[in-house]
Amino acid sequence: MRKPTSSTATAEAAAAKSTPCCVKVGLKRGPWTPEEDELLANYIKKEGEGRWRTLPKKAGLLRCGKSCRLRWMNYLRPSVKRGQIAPDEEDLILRLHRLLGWSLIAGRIPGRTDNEIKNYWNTHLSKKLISQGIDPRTHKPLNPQSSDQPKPSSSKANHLQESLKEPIKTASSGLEETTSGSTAHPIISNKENEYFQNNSNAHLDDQYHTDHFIASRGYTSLLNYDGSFGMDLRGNQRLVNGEAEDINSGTEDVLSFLNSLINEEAFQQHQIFNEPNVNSAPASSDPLFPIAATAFGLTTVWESTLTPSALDQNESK
DNA sequence: AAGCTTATCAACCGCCTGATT
DNA sequence: GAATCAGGCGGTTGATAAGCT
Repeated sequence: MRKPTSSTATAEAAAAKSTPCCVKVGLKRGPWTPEEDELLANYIKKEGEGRWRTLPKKAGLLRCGKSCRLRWMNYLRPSVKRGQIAPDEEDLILRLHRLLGWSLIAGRIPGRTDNEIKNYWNTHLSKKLISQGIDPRTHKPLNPQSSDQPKPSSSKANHLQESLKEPIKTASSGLEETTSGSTAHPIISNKENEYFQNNSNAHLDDQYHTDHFIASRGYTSLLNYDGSFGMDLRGNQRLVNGEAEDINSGTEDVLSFLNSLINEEAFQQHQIFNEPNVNSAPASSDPLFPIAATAFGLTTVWESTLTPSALDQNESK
C-alpha cells in the first residue's frame, strides 16, 4: 500500500526530481469538485483540448496539466460512456486483452476509457478468469491437470470459458458471417478485399503476404508478442529477445496466427519480424481489428459500433 | 449500531516517445 | 544533436461505498 502523503510532501519530492508538470507546491490534488469540473469543461468548450500545461492557469484551476488532462479524458469528455459494461464489451475486452494495451482496447469500445477498461479488468475479469482456472495474464489454464474437470454450472461462466477456448475461424469465414452476404470489408482496400475474397486459402499458404499485410498496416508488435501485451499506441515493440527477425522468416498460416492470439504455444512459435517505417495505426483506422473481430465472432460490437456507418451515426448523435 | 472486510474506481505516479525548439 | 515540451501509457494506490459479522 502506498503510504499516505501530504500534497506538499509529494510536491516537494516531485520538485526535487524536477519532472515537468505537477511540481509546483500548492497545486491541488485528490478528487475533483463540481466547481473544478465546470471550470475545466467550460474552458475546453471554449478553447478546445490540448496545451495541458498552460491550461490550468488559463482556466483558473489549481491543478497540474496532467491532472486536468486525466480528468477530462476519463470523466468529463462528452463521449465518455458511463455505466455497466455490456456482455459484448466484456467479450471484446477478454479477447483483446492478450493482444493490445488498455488504450487500444478502449479505442475499440466506443465511450470507454483505458482507465475504465483497466479497472474493469482488474476488478471483474481477472477474477472471473481465475475462478475459471485461467491465468488472467497468459490466458492459459492455471492448472493444466484440472482441464478435465467439469465445467462450472453458471451459464455466464461457461460462456466466458468457451469464449476463450473457441477456435478462431478463418478471416474469410468471419467476413462472410459479418457482412450479411457481402464479403467486402469497409476499411481494408479493394485490393485487400479482393485478396481475401478471391484467395480464401491463399493467405493460408502464404505467410509472407499475411505478415506483410499486417506489418504494412502497423501491426509489427502483434508479432512481437512477449507473453503480455503486444504493443502500445506508440507502437513500442517488446521483443522477446530484444531483437526483431526477418519479415520473410514466417512459415505458419494466418489461421495459426489468429489462433495463436489465444493459444500460447502457437503464439510463441510464431516468428517475430520487424520492418522499418512501420508505425502504429490509429485505432479508428485499424485494418486488422475488424478481421480479427469477425473471425472471433464479435460481430455485434463491430457492426453496431465500429463500422464507418455506425461511427458516422454516433458522430451525428 | 459498530466494527471489520472487501470491492470499486478515480486519481496519481513514473516512465516513455515523438515533436518542437 | 541536445534539451525541452506535450501527450500518453501501464501500474498502482487510496478513499469510500457496500456487504458482512
